[in-house]
Amino acid sequence: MKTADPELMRAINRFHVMDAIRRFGPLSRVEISERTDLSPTTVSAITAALLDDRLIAILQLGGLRDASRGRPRVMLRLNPEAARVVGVKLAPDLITVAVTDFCANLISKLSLPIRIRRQTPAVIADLVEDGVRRCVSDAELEMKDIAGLCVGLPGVVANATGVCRQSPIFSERDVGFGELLSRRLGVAVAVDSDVNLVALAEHWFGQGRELDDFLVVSIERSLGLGILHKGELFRGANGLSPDLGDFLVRGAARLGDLATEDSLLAEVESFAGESDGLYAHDKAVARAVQRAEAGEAKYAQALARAGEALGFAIANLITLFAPPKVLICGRALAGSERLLTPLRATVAALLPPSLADVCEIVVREWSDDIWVRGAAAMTLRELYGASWGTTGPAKPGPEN
Amino acid sequence: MKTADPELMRAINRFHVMDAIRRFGPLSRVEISERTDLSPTTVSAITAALLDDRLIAILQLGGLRDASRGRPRVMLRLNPEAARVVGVKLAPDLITVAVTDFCANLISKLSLPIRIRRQTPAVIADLVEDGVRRCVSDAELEMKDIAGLCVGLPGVVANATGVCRQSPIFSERDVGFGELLSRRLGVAVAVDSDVNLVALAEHWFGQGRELDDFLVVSIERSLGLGILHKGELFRGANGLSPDLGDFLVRGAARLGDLATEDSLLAEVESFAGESDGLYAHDKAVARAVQRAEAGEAKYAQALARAGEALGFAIANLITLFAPPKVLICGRALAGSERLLTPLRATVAALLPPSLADVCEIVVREWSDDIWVRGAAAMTLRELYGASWGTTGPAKPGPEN
DNA sequence: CGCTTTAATACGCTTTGCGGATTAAATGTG
DNA sequence: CACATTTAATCCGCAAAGCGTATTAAAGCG
Repeated sequence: MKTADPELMRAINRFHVMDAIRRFGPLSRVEISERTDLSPTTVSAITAALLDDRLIAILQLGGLRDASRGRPRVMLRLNPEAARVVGVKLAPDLITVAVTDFCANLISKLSLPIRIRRQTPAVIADLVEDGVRRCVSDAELEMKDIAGLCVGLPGVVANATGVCRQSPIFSERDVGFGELLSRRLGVAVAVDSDVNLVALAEHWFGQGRELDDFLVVSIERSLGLGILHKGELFRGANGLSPDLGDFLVRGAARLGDLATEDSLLAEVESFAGESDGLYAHDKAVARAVQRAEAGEAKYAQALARAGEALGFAIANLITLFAPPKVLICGRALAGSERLLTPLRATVAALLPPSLADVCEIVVREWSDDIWVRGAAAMTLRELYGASWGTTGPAKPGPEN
Repeated sequence: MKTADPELMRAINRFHVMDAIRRFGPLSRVEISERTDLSPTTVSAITAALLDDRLIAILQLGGLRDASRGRPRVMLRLNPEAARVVGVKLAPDLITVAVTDFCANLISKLSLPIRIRRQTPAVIADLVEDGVRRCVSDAELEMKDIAGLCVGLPGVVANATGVCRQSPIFSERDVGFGELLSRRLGVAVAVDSDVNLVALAEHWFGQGRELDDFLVVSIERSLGLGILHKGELFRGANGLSPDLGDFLVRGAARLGDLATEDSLLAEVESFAGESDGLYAHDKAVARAVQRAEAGEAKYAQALARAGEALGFAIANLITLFAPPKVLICGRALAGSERLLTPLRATVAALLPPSLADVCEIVVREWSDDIWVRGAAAMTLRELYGASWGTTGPAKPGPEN
């Protein structure tokens, strides 16, 4: 751990103040003092420095006076113009890019429905570069205005180095995607598992706001697992984010081969003999789900098997992390009771009795926005000053 | 997180100094300065305070002079007499108690081979109380000399509250064992999963000394899992330590029903029809292992199945934690290649390729001592001052 | 006996957070 | 409209922390 000196002290308390303002909306200094347990004096000093750095700003009072006497409180809020960051989400058939301000509000967004699977990392990096430049330009900004960028992608990512160990969107392993991008764009680039970003976004903006421990499971073309543990994103040694698809379930099969959209389609095609065109993936999934909902036995069974397999893995994860909540998302699959009911039943059946009532499983539907906002939030976290304990993102070297 | 003030700063740096001295033997002030990145001045101030508190002592130079000129270094070491603590390990058929000094060296030890399984918590607490008092008396100390006590037991333990959610040695659930004991003995009592204690002991004294991430798996009458993650013991939300036996493996069976000594014996008895006496448990296990080693097919298969089941669970854990090392221990089972070879093979077969070469699986034989030393270390950690982030052990209330 | 070398400390400086007194800015009241 | 009241924010002085420089301590070497 880093050695403690006054500078670290200030960094920690500064972050506490920033975090309080971010989480609990516009706050007055007294309120910050109450929330952070810092003395009013200290809060005053820190907020003065933050105002000086233009990281926060005074909210022009919008009429709302609280009905009490005394000097009115001066409300402070994050200064949206303090910085702009870029969030990128890579999926097998879609690149999403967004530029946000310092409050993680979208300024501009761009979706590129491109099948990038099986392209070389260099080609993908080129595509992303183009998308980012375009999106930044749409926001009427230049690259030099961008303080940082974060990429979320499915697979196993070593966050500390920006290396993607393995991913369904890369045909190679150990792709140094962070460096590829930071060299192209000249900004600091962080790379992380896509679901980690949603977990962070949930913690910042969503349902996990009050929770310091929860799991996020995403069921799309691949399976993702994001873990918020004790208020921090959980990563393995080396900063590795695991891939839920790599988990094993009964019969020693990879969960990724049993419970993804792709595995479902493969199974469905095997009975129907029908094959959908390459670009009809979403529709094919939706149709399969509809048939299951309608009660067609084979389809329902396929979904149920997937749900049971997921339940198995989730039960093990609950045993380990004991989170009060598990959030499940996914474009179509996650909405179907044909999948969820067996999933919940499996979890309930398999959880040890001592953990039976610990955890609630919740389905959550997300727009694409939350992913890129999460990516932006990941970068903002650094800018807020959280970087004292962790190693920051890969910065573009002056050489090269 | 706690708010940062000068006091916290000092606590952190004090702990760094203590930790450096503990880990790297007797150290001079300059060496501490190098190891901790603290300035010589600060080290001087802190060590002066520690000497004043008698937590460390000056090592009477034992002849060894380094061949250089200049003022000789004054070597500092932990003062063994700074405090005494008690470690307790509970197993289904054995209570082990030890008193150690401030360096976690044994002063006295006591083993009580008692079948405590199915006794009421109150009775068990009575037995432990007697053992502790006896052992303390053997060490020629009184209870008031004891600074703290830590109990390790198999099962799911909520460390923060001292409550054992579920354990093979308790017939009830949610046993507030920490409070039971602290009330009886009048000292602070911590309760933790037994394997967590070994993990800590390994980190302090053993093979994990240089590692900040590793797993410990113990295979005895029940299965234990201890996780050291980023230099800290890993616990779930609420401070819950998971039980490896609760993990599920192929076929949705509890691992605890497949790969413990007890499950092996049950299976063995089913083919042989032979039943060993209650007190011959260890011998029965050893005999079954011997038969397997000798090549008796059924026995070998039983061990292989257990090994595969363990391998399945361990592969999932490696996927999640990506630890460079997994330590496996267990009185008899862990020593047998009939179990280990299938275990290793299963892990190798199931691990995703991106993690294939990350982790080494090592078998480690432990004496009973390490468990109780680990328990002592857990208490010492508090005394060294590590308690700034975590909630301490259950202290005996003045009321009651 | 003095010189050199290394270890440890003393002193002064800067920074931090905090408590108490003070100022700022509103409302209420005679 | 002057003045008290109330609440928010700040100013001032203090104590404690870590660090850098200069100083002292304790050995060997010639």
